[in-house]
Amino acid sequence: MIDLSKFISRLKRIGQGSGVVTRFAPSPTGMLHIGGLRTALYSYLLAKQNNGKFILRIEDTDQSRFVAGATEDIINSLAELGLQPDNLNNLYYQSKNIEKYQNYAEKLIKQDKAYYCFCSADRLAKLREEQIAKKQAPGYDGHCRTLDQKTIDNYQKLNKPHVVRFKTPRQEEIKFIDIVRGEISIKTDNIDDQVLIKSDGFPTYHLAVVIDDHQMKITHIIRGEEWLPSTPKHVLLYQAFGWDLPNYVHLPLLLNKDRSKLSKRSNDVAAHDYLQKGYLPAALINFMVLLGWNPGDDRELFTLDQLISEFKLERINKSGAIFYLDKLNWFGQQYFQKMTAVEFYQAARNWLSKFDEKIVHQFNKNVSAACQTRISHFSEIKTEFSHLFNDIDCQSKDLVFKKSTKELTLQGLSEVVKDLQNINENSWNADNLQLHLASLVRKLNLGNGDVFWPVRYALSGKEKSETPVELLMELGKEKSLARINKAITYLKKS
RNA sequence: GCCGCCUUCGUCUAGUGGUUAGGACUUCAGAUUCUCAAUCUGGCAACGGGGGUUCAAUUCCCCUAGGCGGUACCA
Repeated sequence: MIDLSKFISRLKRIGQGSGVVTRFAPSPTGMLHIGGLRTALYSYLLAKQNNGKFILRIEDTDQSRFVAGATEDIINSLAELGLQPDNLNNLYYQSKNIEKYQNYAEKLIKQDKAYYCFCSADRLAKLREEQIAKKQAPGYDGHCRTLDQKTIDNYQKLNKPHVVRFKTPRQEEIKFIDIVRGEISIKTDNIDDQVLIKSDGFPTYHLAVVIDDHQMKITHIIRGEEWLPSTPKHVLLYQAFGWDLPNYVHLPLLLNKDRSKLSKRSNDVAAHDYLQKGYLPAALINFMVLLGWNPGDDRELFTLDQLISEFKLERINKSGAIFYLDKLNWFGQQYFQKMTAVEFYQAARNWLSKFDEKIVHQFNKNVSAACQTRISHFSEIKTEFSHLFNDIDCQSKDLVFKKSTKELTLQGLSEVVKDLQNINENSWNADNLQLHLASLVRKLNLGNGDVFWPVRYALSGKEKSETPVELLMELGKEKSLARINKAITYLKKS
């Protein structure tokens, strides 16, 4: 049993001290997951605000699930988001240290705290089936727990495949403190004899994580709530080795709209996906940090530096949070609006040249200005402003007539063309164009909408778009006139 | 089934033994505008249920329901 008071005082000490070491320990089974990103973020923030260390450890103990390129994506995504690990030049891979784990397992066996298990996968599967059929809790039945030495020696001589299992003590109660949830307790009778070393010689997560966290002197284990039920297994291992417990911080889960654990089925789950869509890293970070944490007041906009000083473990929430795209989009928009026109222009070009080279050449400062207040991520430049990059088809619907009669529209449009033709390229600027359109309205004795609406529609082909003046600027004289003429031709035909 | 965790507007959340239960997103309406966006103003919208404790419970306790997670030689 753990001495809780000792534990708590230690916890307080560490929370304020400078010896904080956190780690992000993904297994390279895919791209950096958005849930992993938040875990990494919180770990990073805690380490940095205490002048501590943030370590990246690759937990590649399952050969069958290894995905090529995953580690690289994790490293790159973290870098792009500004969460640089302190051991980047000295990454730790569990797969390169298999012997170490095996040695520790041997130690436990010698102390009678673990044992060899020679049960075949077949037997285990059958056992499981029977248990389920009988409505019993599925689990290992302890068949090899009491094997005598002769049998073991014999099996080993025969090279019989085996694993190492932990000898979970019976009828004990395991208690530990989670900083988010307080004291958690579970009876050991509900804990299986966990496999420590698999038959391929690799350690399981449970063994490796305990050994490495201890050896790396990790002070705070920040991870998803899905690990909460296996934490007692880890506590048992710490006790078996005679090591001090770290601080546990189990984060609430990130959820799909239906409140199930965030999954690929209903969401993009890779950080990469959102970066590729052109969300600003700062916006993504800002959105993510608020999913499970808040500063205690009404502020919502934070830079990473601000977060480093503001973040408090005590303000982490208990309940799961839905990954709500609307709010992410709002943050995206906020961050774009905070930028200067030049900053936005450059960032957008940067993104386009990486992900949408075809339209980067048409992305001028006027287009940029129109986009800045209207998008939440860069890929919307292409989807929301298609009329700037592609030919439009304003014949598809008779929207031109929505605000005006055909005659009026025809008359207005023709006058506009006549008028605009006389403006030379040098005077083709927003103020001047606005002036021209306004004076045309007066000259023709029409309402604003009678001129502005058809011009805008002729230029954009869309019911909703930028203003006519903006469009004239974005498209330039030649293209603008061509489009208006095209609309006139169509009107005359119909 | 068993074990564990969670529960305030649709969403992210603040909050207190006595509050008009606050903010943000979404949404709706108005102002502005040719439309959109942006901006400003305003509105709708929540304490899962049942018992206690108490003068008083959203807040404390118990039960229950629901949700989620775990139950692998996956992490």
